[in-house]
Amino acid sequence: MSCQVYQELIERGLIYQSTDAENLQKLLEQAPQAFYIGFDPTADSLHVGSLIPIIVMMHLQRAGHRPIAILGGGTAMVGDPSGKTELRQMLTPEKITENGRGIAAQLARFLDFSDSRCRLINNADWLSSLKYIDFLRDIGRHFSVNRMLTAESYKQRLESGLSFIEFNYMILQAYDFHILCREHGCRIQMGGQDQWGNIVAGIDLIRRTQATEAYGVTFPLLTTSSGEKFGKTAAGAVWLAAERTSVLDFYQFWRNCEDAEIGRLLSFFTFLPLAEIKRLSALADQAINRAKEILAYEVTALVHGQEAAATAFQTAVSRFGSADPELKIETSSAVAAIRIEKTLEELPTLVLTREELQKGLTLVDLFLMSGLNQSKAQTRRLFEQGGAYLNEERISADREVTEADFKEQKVLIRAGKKRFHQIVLTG
RNA sequence: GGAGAGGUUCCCGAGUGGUCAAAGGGAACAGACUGUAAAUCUGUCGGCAGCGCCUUCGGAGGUUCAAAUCCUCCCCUCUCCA
Repeated sequence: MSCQVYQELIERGLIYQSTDAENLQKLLEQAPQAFYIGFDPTADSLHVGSLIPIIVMMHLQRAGHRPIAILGGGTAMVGDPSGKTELRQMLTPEKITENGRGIAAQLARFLDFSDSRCRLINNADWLSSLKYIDFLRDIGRHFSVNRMLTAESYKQRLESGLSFIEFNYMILQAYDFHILCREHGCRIQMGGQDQWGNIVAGIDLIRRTQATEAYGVTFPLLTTSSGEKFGKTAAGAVWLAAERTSVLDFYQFWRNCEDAEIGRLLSFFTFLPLAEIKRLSALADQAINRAKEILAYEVTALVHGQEAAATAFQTAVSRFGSADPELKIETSSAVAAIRIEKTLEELPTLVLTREELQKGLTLVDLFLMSGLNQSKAQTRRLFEQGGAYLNEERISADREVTEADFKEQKVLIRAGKKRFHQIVLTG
Protein backbone atom coordinates (compact mmCIF):
# COMPACT_ATOMS: atom_id res chain seq x y z
CA MET A 1 0.00 0.00 0.00
CA SER A 2 1.04 3.52 -0.63
CA CYS A 3 2.30 5.41 2.35
CA GLN A 4 1.97 8.70 0.66
CA VAL A 5 -1.78 9.13 0.41
CA TYR A 6 -2.19 11.52 3.25
CA GLN A 7 0.66 13.64 2.01
CA GLU A 8 -0.80 13.51 -1.46
CA LEU A 9 -4.18 14.69 -0.22
CA ILE A 10 -2.55 17.59 1.57
CA GLU A 11 -0.56 18.58 -1.46
CA ARG A 12 -3.66 18.51 -3.57
CA GLY A 13 -5.32 20.85 -1.15
CA LEU A 14 -8.04 18.36 -0.40
CA ILE A 15 -7.60 18.60 3.32
CA TYR A 16 -8.93 21.66 5.04
CA GLN A 17 -8.35 20.58 8.60
CA SER A 18 -7.82 17.40 10.54
CA THR A 19 -7.50 16.20 14.09
CA ASP A 20 -4.10 15.04 15.21
CA ALA A 21 -2.60 15.02 11.73
CA GLU A 22 0.58 13.35 12.87
CA ASN A 23 -1.02 10.26 14.33
CA LEU A 24 -3.61 10.12 11.59
CA GLN A 25 -0.88 9.98 9.01
CA LYS A 26 0.88 7.24 10.95
CA LEU A 27 -2.35 5.29 11.15
CA LEU A 28 -2.83 5.53 7.41
CA GLU A 29 0.70 4.45 6.77
CA GLN A 30 0.70 1.48 9.11
CA ALA A 31 -2.25 -0.53 7.91
CA PRO A 32 -5.39 -0.39 5.80
CA GLN A 33 -7.96 1.70 7.61
CA ALA A 34 -11.69 1.93 7.37
CA PHE A 35 -12.96 5.48 6.98
CA TYR A 36 -16.36 6.92 6.33
CA ILE A 37 -18.07 9.80 4.61
CA GLY A 38 -21.76 10.53 4.75
CA PHE A 39 -23.98 11.30 1.78
CA ASP A 40 -27.34 12.92 2.12
CA PRO A 41 -30.07 11.25 0.11
CA THR A 42 -31.67 14.56 -0.77
CA ALA A 43 -31.92 13.74 -4.48
CA ASP A 44 -31.66 10.63 -6.60
CA SER A 45 -28.40 11.83 -8.10
CA LEU A 46 -25.22 13.30 -6.72
CA HIS A 47 -23.97 16.57 -8.08
CA VAL A 48 -20.50 18.02 -8.57
CA GLY A 49 -20.43 19.15 -4.95
CA SER A 50 -20.23 15.49 -3.92
CA LEU A 51 -17.32 14.91 -6.21
CA ILE A 52 -14.70 15.95 -3.68
CA PRO A 53 -15.68 13.32 -1.11
CA ILE A 54 -15.83 10.76 -3.89
CA ILE A 55 -12.39 11.66 -5.17
CA VAL A 56 -10.93 11.46 -1.69
CA MET A 57 -12.49 8.04 -1.26
CA MET A 58 -10.92 6.99 -4.54
CA HIS A 59 -7.50 8.21 -3.49
CA LEU A 60 -7.71 6.33 -0.23
CA GLN A 61 -9.14 3.19 -1.74
CA ARG A 62 -6.36 3.12 -4.30
CA ALA A 63 -3.95 3.32 -1.41
CA GLY A 64 -5.51 0.24 0.12
CA HIS A 65 -7.91 1.71 2.62
CA ARG A 66 -11.55 0.74 3.05
CA PRO A 67 -14.14 3.40 2.32
CA ILE A 68 -17.54 3.25 3.92
CA ALA A 69 -20.17 5.44 2.38
CA ILE A 70 -22.94 6.21 4.80
CA LEU A 71 -26.26 6.94 3.29
CA GLY A 72 -27.95 9.37 5.62
CA GLY A 73 -31.34 7.70 5.49
CA GLY A 74 -31.80 8.16 9.21
CA THR A 75 -30.22 11.56 9.60
CA ALA A 76 -32.09 12.89 6.56
CA MET A 77 -35.20 12.44 8.67
CA VAL A 78 -33.81 15.06 10.98
CA GLY A 79 -31.97 17.52 8.78
CA ASP A 80 -28.50 18.91 9.29
CA PRO A 81 -28.44 22.59 10.25
CA SER A 82 -24.72 22.90 9.44
CA GLY A 83 -24.07 25.46 6.78
CA LYS A 84 -27.73 26.10 6.28
CA THR A 85 -29.63 29.19 7.14
CA GLU A 86 -32.99 27.64 7.60
CA LEU A 87 -34.78 24.43 8.31
CA ARG A 88 -34.59 22.08 5.43
CA GLN A 89 -37.75 20.55 4.20
CA MET A 90 -38.12 17.01 5.36
CA LEU A 91 -38.19 14.06 3.06
CA THR A 92 -40.52 11.14 3.22
CA PRO A 93 -38.98 7.74 4.06
CA GLU A 94 -40.03 6.42 0.65
CA LYS A 95 -38.27 9.24 -1.14
CA ILE A 96 -35.14 8.72 0.93
CA THR A 97 -35.02 5.05 0.04
CA GLU A 98 -35.54 5.83 -3.61
CA ASN A 99 -32.83 8.48 -3.62
CA GLY A 100 -30.51 6.11 -1.83
CA ARG A 101 -30.75 3.64 -4.68
CA GLY A 102 -29.75 6.27 -7.22
CA ILE A 103 -26.80 7.41 -5.15
CA ALA A 104 -25.62 3.88 -4.53
CA ALA A 105 -25.62 3.17 -8.25
CA GLN A 106 -23.53 6.27 -8.89
CA LEU A 107 -20.99 5.52 -6.20
CA ALA A 108 -20.44 2.13 -7.76
CA ARG A 109 -19.02 3.85 -10.81
CA PHE A 110 -16.21 5.42 -8.81
CA LEU A 111 -15.42 2.89 -6.16
CA ASP A 112 -14.59 -0.77 -6.18
CA PHE A 113 -17.26 -2.55 -4.19
CA SER A 114 -15.93 -6.05 -4.82
CA ASP A 115 -14.91 -8.23 -1.86
CA SER A 116 -16.21 -5.65 0.59
CA ARG A 117 -13.46 -3.28 -0.44
CA CYS A 118 -16.03 -0.57 -0.13
CA ARG A 119 -19.31 -0.58 1.70
CA LEU A 120 -22.48 1.38 1.53
CA ILE A 121 -24.46 1.48 4.73
CA ASN A 122 -27.71 3.23 5.53
CA ASN A 123 -27.70 4.79 8.96
CA ALA A 124 -31.45 4.28 9.15
CA ASP A 125 -30.46 0.70 9.99
CA TRP A 126 -29.67 1.75 13.53
CA LEU A 127 -31.15 5.21 13.87
CA SER A 128 -34.75 4.49 13.05
CA SER A 129 -35.14 1.88 15.76
CA LEU A 130 -33.57 3.92 18.55
CA LYS A 131 -35.42 4.08 21.84
CA TYR A 132 -35.56 7.64 23.01
CA ILE A 133 -35.05 7.10 26.73
CA ASP A 134 -32.34 4.50 26.27
CA PHE A 135 -30.58 6.72 23.81
CA LEU A 136 -30.67 9.69 26.13
CA ARG A 137 -29.25 7.64 28.99
CA ASP A 138 -26.56 5.85 27.01
CA ILE A 139 -25.50 8.50 24.55
CA GLY A 140 -27.11 11.80 25.45
CA ARG A 141 -25.38 11.96 28.81
CA HIS A 142 -22.01 12.22 27.09
CA PHE A 143 -22.91 15.52 25.47
CA SER A 144 -22.51 18.89 27.06
CA VAL A 145 -25.05 21.35 25.76
CA ASN A 146 -22.73 24.17 26.73
CA ARG A 147 -20.11 22.67 24.51
CA MET A 148 -22.48 21.98 21.63
CA LEU A 149 -23.61 25.57 21.60
CA THR A 150 -20.08 26.72 20.94
CA ALA A 151 -20.00 24.82 17.63
CA GLU A 152 -19.78 27.20 14.74
CA SER A 153 -22.63 25.53 12.91
CA TYR A 154 -24.96 26.17 15.84
CA LYS A 155 -23.68 29.63 16.63
CA GLN A 156 -24.90 30.89 13.29
CA ARG A 157 -28.25 29.32 13.78
CA LEU A 158 -28.66 30.66 17.27
CA GLU A 159 -29.19 34.02 15.67
CA SER A 160 -31.69 32.96 13.07
CA GLY A 161 -33.38 30.14 14.90
CA LEU A 162 -32.68 26.51 15.54
CA SER A 163 -35.24 23.87 16.31
CA PHE A 164 -34.65 21.03 18.73
CA ILE A 165 -34.84 18.44 15.98
CA GLU A 166 -31.92 20.03 14.18
CA PHE A 167 -30.04 20.51 17.40
CA ASN A 168 -30.01 16.74 17.71
CA TYR A 169 -28.37 16.23 14.36
CA MET A 170 -24.89 16.47 15.80
CA ILE A 171 -25.62 13.78 18.35
CA LEU A 172 -27.02 11.46 15.73
CA GLN A 173 -24.03 11.90 13.47
CA ALA A 174 -21.73 11.34 16.41
CA TYR A 175 -23.70 8.20 17.15
CA ASP A 176 -23.18 7.01 13.56
CA PHE A 177 -19.46 7.34 14.01
CA HIS A 178 -19.66 5.52 17.33
CA ILE A 179 -21.54 2.63 15.72
CA LEU A 180 -19.20 2.42 12.76
CA CYS A 181 -16.21 2.42 15.03
CA ARG A 182 -17.66 -0.32 17.19
CA GLU A 183 -19.10 -2.50 14.43
CA HIS A 184 -16.69 -1.86 11.58
CA GLY A 185 -13.53 -0.67 13.24
CA CYS A 186 -13.89 2.63 11.47
CA ARG A 187 -11.82 5.26 13.23
CA ILE A 188 -11.75 7.99 10.61
CA GLN A 189 -14.56 10.24 9.48
CA MET A 190 -14.30 12.74 6.68
CA GLY A 191 -16.63 15.38 5.39
CA GLY A 192 -17.08 18.90 4.18
CA GLN A 193 -15.71 21.82 6.09
CA ASP A 194 -19.12 22.44 7.64
CA GLN A 195 -19.08 18.97 9.15
CA TRP A 196 -16.24 19.71 11.53
CA GLY A 197 -18.40 20.13 14.60
CA ASN A 198 -20.31 16.94 13.91
CA ILE A 199 -17.14 14.98 13.31
CA VAL A 200 -15.43 16.19 16.45
CA ALA A 201 -18.55 15.36 18.44
CA GLY A 202 -18.24 11.79 17.20
CA ILE A 203 -14.59 11.60 18.14
CA ASP A 204 -15.41 12.74 21.67
CA LEU A 205 -18.21 10.24 21.96
CA ILE A 206 -15.98 7.38 20.86
CA ARG A 207 -13.33 8.40 23.31
CA ARG A 208 -15.87 8.28 26.12
CA THR A 209 -17.73 5.15 25.16
CA GLN A 210 -14.96 3.05 23.73
CA ALA A 211 -11.81 4.64 25.06
CA THR A 212 -10.58 4.71 21.50
CA GLU A 213 -8.93 7.53 19.62
CA ALA A 214 -10.72 8.40 16.41
CA TYR A 215 -9.81 10.95 13.75
CA GLY A 216 -11.54 13.49 11.59
CA VAL A 217 -10.71 15.23 8.34
CA THR A 218 -12.58 17.94 6.49
CA PHE A 219 -12.39 19.06 2.89
CA PRO A 220 -12.29 22.66 1.77
CA LEU A 221 -15.51 24.26 0.65
CA LEU A 222 -15.46 25.21 -2.98
CA THR A 223 -17.09 28.49 -3.88
CA THR A 224 -17.17 30.59 -7.00
CA SER A 225 -15.50 33.98 -7.07
CA SER A 226 -18.77 35.58 -6.06
CA GLY A 227 -19.03 33.32 -3.03
CA GLU A 228 -21.76 31.15 -4.45
CA LYS A 229 -21.74 27.48 -3.86
CA PHE A 230 -19.71 25.66 -6.45
CA GLY A 231 -21.58 23.72 -9.08
CA LYS A 232 -24.56 25.91 -9.62
CA THR A 233 -25.42 27.25 -13.06
CA ALA A 234 -28.39 28.98 -14.59
CA ALA A 235 -30.00 25.62 -15.11
CA GLY A 236 -29.47 24.70 -11.48
CA ALA A 237 -27.05 22.22 -9.98
CA VAL A 238 -24.63 20.33 -12.17
CA TRP A 239 -25.58 16.71 -11.69
CA LEU A 240 -23.61 13.56 -12.20
CA ALA A 241 -26.58 11.83 -13.84
CA ALA A 242 -26.56 12.32 -17.61
CA GLU A 243 -30.36 12.45 -17.60
CA ARG A 244 -30.22 15.55 -15.43
CA THR A 245 -27.16 17.27 -16.88
CA SER A 246 -26.16 16.24 -20.38
CA VAL A 247 -22.61 15.07 -20.89
CA LEU A 248 -21.89 18.06 -23.08
CA ASP A 249 -23.23 20.49 -20.50
CA PHE A 250 -21.20 18.72 -17.87
CA TYR A 251 -18.08 19.02 -19.99
CA GLN A 252 -18.80 22.67 -20.68
CA PHE A 253 -19.28 23.39 -17.00
CA TRP A 254 -15.65 22.49 -16.37
CA ARG A 255 -14.41 23.94 -19.62
CA ASN A 256 -15.83 27.31 -18.64
CA CYS A 257 -14.17 27.56 -15.27
CA GLU A 258 -12.29 30.70 -14.33
CA ASP A 259 -8.59 31.06 -15.05
CA ALA A 260 -7.73 31.54 -11.42
CA GLU A 261 -9.42 28.29 -10.44
CA ILE A 262 -7.78 25.95 -12.88
CA GLY A 263 -4.94 24.76 -10.66
CA ARG A 264 -7.18 24.03 -7.75
CA LEU A 265 -9.76 22.29 -9.88
CA LEU A 266 -7.17 20.11 -11.59
CA SER A 267 -5.64 18.99 -8.34
CA PHE A 268 -9.00 18.41 -6.69
CA PHE A 269 -10.85 16.68 -9.49
CA THR A 270 -8.29 14.88 -11.60
CA PHE A 271 -5.65 12.28 -10.88
CA LEU A 272 -2.98 13.95 -13.00
CA PRO A 273 0.43 14.23 -11.32
CA LEU A 274 0.90 17.37 -9.29
CA ALA A 275 3.96 18.43 -11.23
CA GLU A 276 1.96 18.40 -14.42
CA ILE A 277 -0.89 20.31 -12.81
CA LYS A 278 1.53 22.93 -11.69
CA ARG A 279 2.84 23.29 -15.20
CA LEU A 280 -0.61 23.37 -16.79
CA SER A 281 -2.01 25.95 -14.44
CA ALA A 282 0.96 28.19 -15.07
CA LEU A 283 0.06 28.49 -18.75
CA ALA A 284 -0.57 32.06 -19.69
CA ASP A 285 -3.23 33.78 -21.73
CA GLN A 286 -4.91 31.64 -24.35
CA ALA A 287 -2.79 28.63 -23.59
CA ILE A 288 -4.60 28.21 -20.30
CA ASN A 289 -7.54 27.08 -22.35
CA ARG A 290 -5.70 23.83 -22.97
CA ALA A 291 -5.59 23.28 -19.23
CA LYS A 292 -9.34 23.82 -19.15
CA GLU A 293 -9.84 21.30 -21.93
CA ILE A 294 -7.81 18.80 -19.99
CA LEU A 295 -9.74 19.47 -16.83
CA ALA A 296 -13.07 19.14 -18.61
CA TYR A 297 -12.03 15.96 -20.36
CA GLU A 298 -10.60 14.32 -17.26
CA VAL A 299 -13.58 15.02 -15.03
CA THR A 300 -16.06 14.07 -17.73
CA ALA A 301 -14.17 10.84 -18.34
CA LEU A 302 -14.21 10.08 -14.64
CA VAL A 303 -17.94 10.59 -14.36
CA HIS A 304 -19.24 9.51 -17.77
CA GLY A 305 -16.45 7.38 -19.20
CA GLN A 306 -13.71 8.00 -21.72
CA GLU A 307 -15.85 7.55 -24.77
CA ALA A 308 -18.52 10.03 -23.76
CA ALA A 309 -15.84 12.48 -22.67
CA ALA A 310 -14.07 12.18 -26.02
CA THR A 311 -17.31 12.90 -27.83
CA ALA A 312 -18.01 15.92 -25.69
CA PHE A 313 -14.49 17.15 -26.25
CA GLN A 314 -14.76 16.81 -30.01
CA THR A 315 -18.14 18.44 -30.08
CA ALA A 316 -16.82 21.38 -28.16
CA VAL A 317 -13.74 21.63 -30.32
CA SER A 318 -15.68 21.59 -33.55
CA ARG A 319 -17.95 24.29 -32.13
CA PHE A 320 -15.42 26.56 -30.53
CA GLY A 321 -12.08 25.50 -31.88
CA SER A 322 -9.17 23.76 -30.26
CA ALA A 323 -7.05 25.41 -27.61
CA ASP A 324 -3.97 23.56 -28.69
CA PRO A 325 -4.39 22.35 -32.28
CA GLU A 326 -0.73 21.54 -32.75
CA LEU A 327 -0.52 19.66 -29.47
CA LYS A 328 2.39 21.68 -28.24
CA ILE A 329 1.39 21.44 -24.62
CA GLU A 330 2.43 18.21 -23.02
CA THR A 331 0.01 16.26 -20.93
CA SER A 332 -0.43 12.75 -19.61
CA SER A 333 -4.15 13.08 -20.07
CA ALA A 334 -5.77 10.72 -22.57
CA VAL A 335 -7.26 13.76 -24.23
CA ALA A 336 -3.96 14.17 -26.05
CA ALA A 337 -4.65 11.01 -28.04
CA ILE A 338 -7.99 12.16 -29.38
CA ARG A 339 -7.96 12.91 -33.05
CA ILE A 340 -10.01 15.90 -33.91
CA GLU A 341 -12.47 15.11 -36.62
CA LYS A 342 -13.88 18.27 -37.93
CA THR A 343 -17.44 17.23 -38.33
CA LEU A 344 -18.10 15.26 -35.19
CA GLU A 345 -20.80 16.86 -33.14
CA GLU A 346 -23.12 15.31 -30.68
CA LEU A 347 -25.38 17.94 -29.31
CA PRO A 348 -28.21 17.52 -26.88
CA THR A 349 -31.06 16.42 -29.06
CA LEU A 350 -34.79 16.67 -29.12
CA VAL A 351 -36.69 14.30 -31.36
CA LEU A 352 -39.76 15.63 -33.12
CA THR A 353 -42.26 13.81 -35.31
CA ARG A 354 -43.65 15.16 -38.55
CA GLU A 355 -47.15 15.23 -37.13
CA GLU A 356 -46.04 17.38 -34.25
CA LEU A 357 -44.45 19.78 -36.66
CA GLN A 358 -47.47 19.89 -38.91
CA LYS A 359 -49.74 20.74 -36.01
CA GLY A 360 -47.96 24.04 -36.00
CA LEU A 361 -44.90 24.99 -34.06
CA THR A 362 -43.24 28.34 -33.64
CA LEU A 363 -39.64 29.14 -33.00
CA VAL A 364 -40.54 30.07 -29.46
CA ASP A 365 -42.08 26.64 -28.96
CA LEU A 366 -38.89 25.06 -30.21
CA PHE A 367 -36.73 26.87 -27.66
CA LEU A 368 -39.15 25.96 -24.95
CA MET A 369 -39.33 22.29 -25.85
CA SER A 370 -35.57 22.02 -26.00
CA GLY A 371 -35.28 23.34 -22.48
CA LEU A 372 -33.03 26.17 -23.63
CA ASN A 373 -35.52 28.60 -22.13
CA GLN A 374 -38.00 28.38 -19.34
CA SER A 375 -40.81 30.61 -20.57
CA LYS A 376 -42.11 32.24 -23.69
CA ALA A 377 -41.43 35.69 -22.37
CA GLN A 378 -37.84 34.70 -21.68
CA THR A 379 -37.53 33.34 -25.19
CA ARG A 380 -38.98 36.48 -26.79
CA ARG A 381 -36.52 38.52 -24.79
CA LEU A 382 -33.74 36.36 -26.15
CA PHE A 383 -35.00 37.04 -29.67
CA GLU A 384 -35.18 40.77 -29.02
CA GLN A 385 -31.68 40.86 -27.63
CA GLY A 386 -30.25 39.01 -30.59
CA GLY A 387 -29.14 35.96 -28.71
CA ALA A 388 -31.19 33.37 -30.57
CA TYR A 389 -30.08 31.50 -33.66
CA LEU A 390 -31.69 29.00 -35.98
CA ASN A 391 -29.15 27.09 -38.06
CA GLU A 392 -26.65 29.78 -37.19
CA GLU A 393 -28.84 32.56 -38.47
CA ARG A 394 -29.94 35.17 -36.01
CA ILE A 395 -33.62 35.09 -35.24
CA SER A 396 -35.20 38.51 -35.15
CA ALA A 397 -38.82 37.57 -34.66
CA ASP A 398 -40.95 34.58 -33.88
CA ARG A 399 -42.50 32.64 -36.74
CA GLU A 400 -43.78 29.20 -37.69
CA VAL A 401 -41.28 26.43 -38.09
CA THR A 402 -41.61 24.49 -41.34
CA GLU A 403 -39.99 21.46 -42.82
CA ALA A 404 -37.93 23.76 -44.97
CA ASP A 405 -36.00 24.73 -41.88
CA PHE A 406 -34.75 21.19 -41.49
CA LYS A 407 -31.61 20.24 -43.30
CA GLU A 408 -31.22 16.50 -43.43
CA GLN A 409 -33.99 16.25 -40.85
CA LYS A 410 -32.14 18.49 -38.43
CA VAL A 411 -32.22 22.01 -37.14
CA LEU A 412 -29.79 23.59 -34.77
CA ILE A 413 -30.98 26.18 -32.32
CA ARG A 414 -28.73 28.24 -30.17
CA ALA A 415 -29.23 30.53 -27.18
CA GLY A 416 -26.39 32.86 -26.53
CA LYS A 417 -22.92 31.76 -27.46
CA LYS A 418 -22.65 28.54 -25.60
CA ARG A 419 -25.99 26.82 -25.37
CA PHE A 420 -27.06 24.59 -28.23
CA HIS A 421 -29.79 22.15 -28.98
CA GLN A 422 -30.50 20.03 -31.96
CA ILE A 423 -33.91 19.04 -33.18
CA VAL A 424 -34.25 15.92 -35.25
CA LEU A 425 -37.31 15.22 -37.35
CA THR A 426 -38.64 11.69 -37.65
CA GLY A 427 -41.63 9.87 -39.09
C1' G B 1 -47.94 31.74 29.18
C1' G B 2 -46.75 37.55 28.96
C1' A B 3 -44.50 41.90 26.18
C1' G B 4 -42.30 43.57 21.75
C1' A B 5 -40.33 42.99 16.57
C1' G B 6 -40.99 40.67 12.05
C1' G B 7 -42.58 37.31 7.65
C1' U B 8 -42.03 41.27 0.36
C1' U B 9 -40.70 38.81 -6.24
C1' C B 10 -34.04 33.48 -6.82
C1' C B 11 -31.17 35.95 -2.39
C1' C B 12 -30.46 40.51 0.55
C1' G B 13 -33.55 44.55 1.21
C1' A B 14 -36.96 49.27 0.46
C1' G B 15 -42.01 50.06 0.29
C1' U B 16 -47.68 51.85 5.12
C1' G B 17 -54.38 52.92 0.74
C1' G B 18 -54.14 54.50 -5.63
C1' U B 19 -48.69 56.91 -9.93
C1' C B 20 -46.61 48.97 -7.24
C1' A B 21 -45.32 43.61 -11.08
C1' A B 22 -43.38 46.51 -6.42
C1' A B 23 -36.84 51.16 -5.21
C1' G B 24 -31.76 49.55 -4.58
C1' G B 25 -28.01 45.77 -4.49
C1' G B 26 -26.48 40.71 -5.59
C1' A B 27 -27.16 36.48 -8.60
C1' A B 28 -28.78 35.18 -13.43
C1' C B 29 -29.62 35.85 -18.86
C1' A B 30 -28.45 38.50 -23.58
C1' G B 31 -25.30 42.03 -26.37
C1' A B 32 -20.30 44.58 -26.98
C1' C B 33 -15.08 43.64 -25.87
C1' U B 34 -12.10 38.94 -25.45
C1' G B 35 -9.21 33.61 -24.94
C1' U B 36 -15.86 29.37 -24.86
C1' A B 37 -11.59 33.58 -19.17
C1' A B 38 -11.74 37.79 -15.79
C1' A B 39 -12.82 42.89 -15.48
C1' U B 40 -15.77 46.60 -17.79
C1' C B 41 -19.92 48.79 -20.42
C1' U B 42 -25.19 48.24 -22.26
C1' G B 43 -29.85 45.89 -22.03
C1' U B 44 -33.18 42.37 -19.69
C1' C B 45 -34.78 40.08 -15.37
C1' G B 46 -43.45 37.08 -12.65
C1' G B 47 -46.68 34.79 -16.50
C1' C B 48 -49.65 35.03 -20.87
C1' A B 49 -52.79 34.96 -27.11
C1' G B 50 -47.37 41.80 -25.71
C1' C B 51 -49.38 48.95 -24.76
C1' G B 52 -54.26 44.64 -22.17
C1' C B 53 -55.24 40.51 -19.02
C1' C B 54 -53.82 37.00 -15.12
C1' U B 55 -50.92 35.45 -10.68
C1' U B 56 -47.45 37.46 -6.62
C1' C B 57 -45.88 40.72 -1.13
C1' G B 58 -46.73 34.09 5.42
C1' G B 59 -52.31 31.80 5.28
C1' A B 60 -57.73 32.58 5.44
C1' G B 61 -61.48 36.10 5.63
C1' G B 62 -63.15 41.42 5.78
C1' U B 63 -63.31 47.06 4.95
C1' U B 64 -62.86 50.10 0.36
C1' C B 65 -64.36 52.41 -6.12
C1' A B 66 -59.15 50.72 -4.99
C1' A B 67 -54.83 46.91 -0.35
C1' A B 68 -48.11 44.54 -0.13
C1' U B 69 -50.05 48.73 2.61
C1' C B 70 -56.23 49.21 7.02
C1' C B 71 -59.23 45.40 10.27
C1' U B 72 -60.08 40.13 12.24
C1' C B 73 -58.48 35.26 13.00
C1' C B 74 -54.64 31.72 12.15
C1' C B 75 -49.47 29.87 11.07
C1' C B 76 -44.20 30.73 11.49
C1' U B 77 -39.51 33.32 13.18
C1' C B 78 -36.71 36.47 16.45
C1' U B 79 -35.84 39.34 21.22
C1' C B 80 -36.93 40.03 26.33
C1' C B 81 -39.72 38.16 30.57
C1' A B 82 -41.99 33.74 33.15
